[in-house]
Amino acid sequence: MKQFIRVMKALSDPNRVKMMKILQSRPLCVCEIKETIGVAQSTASKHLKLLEDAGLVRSFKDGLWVNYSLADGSDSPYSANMIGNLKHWLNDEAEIKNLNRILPGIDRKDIVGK
Amino acid sequence: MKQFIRVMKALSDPNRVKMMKILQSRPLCVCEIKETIGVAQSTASKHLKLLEDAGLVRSFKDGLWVNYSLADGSDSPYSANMIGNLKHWLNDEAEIKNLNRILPGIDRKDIVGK
DNA sequence: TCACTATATTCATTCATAACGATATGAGCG
DNA sequence: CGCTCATATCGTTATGAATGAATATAGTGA
Repeated sequence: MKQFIRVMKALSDPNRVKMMKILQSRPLCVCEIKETIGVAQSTASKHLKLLEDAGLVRSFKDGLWVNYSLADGSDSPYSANMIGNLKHWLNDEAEIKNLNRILPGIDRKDIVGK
Repeated sequence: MKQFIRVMKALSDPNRVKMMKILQSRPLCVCEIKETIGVAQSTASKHLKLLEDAGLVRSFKDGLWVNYSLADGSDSPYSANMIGNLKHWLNDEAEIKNLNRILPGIDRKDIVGK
């Protein structure tokens, strides 16, 4: 039950759902995610921690950067199901289409110095 | 997005998930639900309203009673998916097994006068 | 119409959540 | 070592959620 609730709670915030959606395109570091979604760095970091605790994303350290990507769903059937379904859900939403439109122009190199 | 969030929020509370699980057995009135779960009447009523708004349950008036049952999922793909998956999810949880154990003994007739 | 009953709504309280700025951590580089 | 940069954590504030007691609403039957 606790695991199920964790997954539901993790996906009941619009910003976290947006993070799941943009991570479907490619792995991203925290600064790219915060820039795409438009939240403070601390906010993005906290959301990603929640998603990771729910087994929905994974993080890989690469030097200073921490890259986040979708998890493989091995954590629980709930996370596996939601990771899979979210790939074809919400693609028609204006908010999501807009994120996918600006995402190709997002590069960690350009965010340096902000 | 709003509909998706509504479904996730509705299912991110243990008591509401329990309601979904016991409604898999049979339609129930509010007093039977509050008695099975063990919450105040107002609490049960409020939770059921949230589940209904998310398209997860339906209500049918029968005189003084309001019977709740699982929705058919026609509201959104999100509710349809969760209604279906919840039928085989969480069945091994001790909390859920206990609810299913006491549920046959729950009858609105016995709750009268409390 | 009047009392009775099941459910919905309101109210007050308590607890969780989301947000940002500021600071701490920790890796890489001079 | 000391500096810088990306990320994590802390402190605070504001908004939302969950709960039960009390009250309002609506159907039923005498």
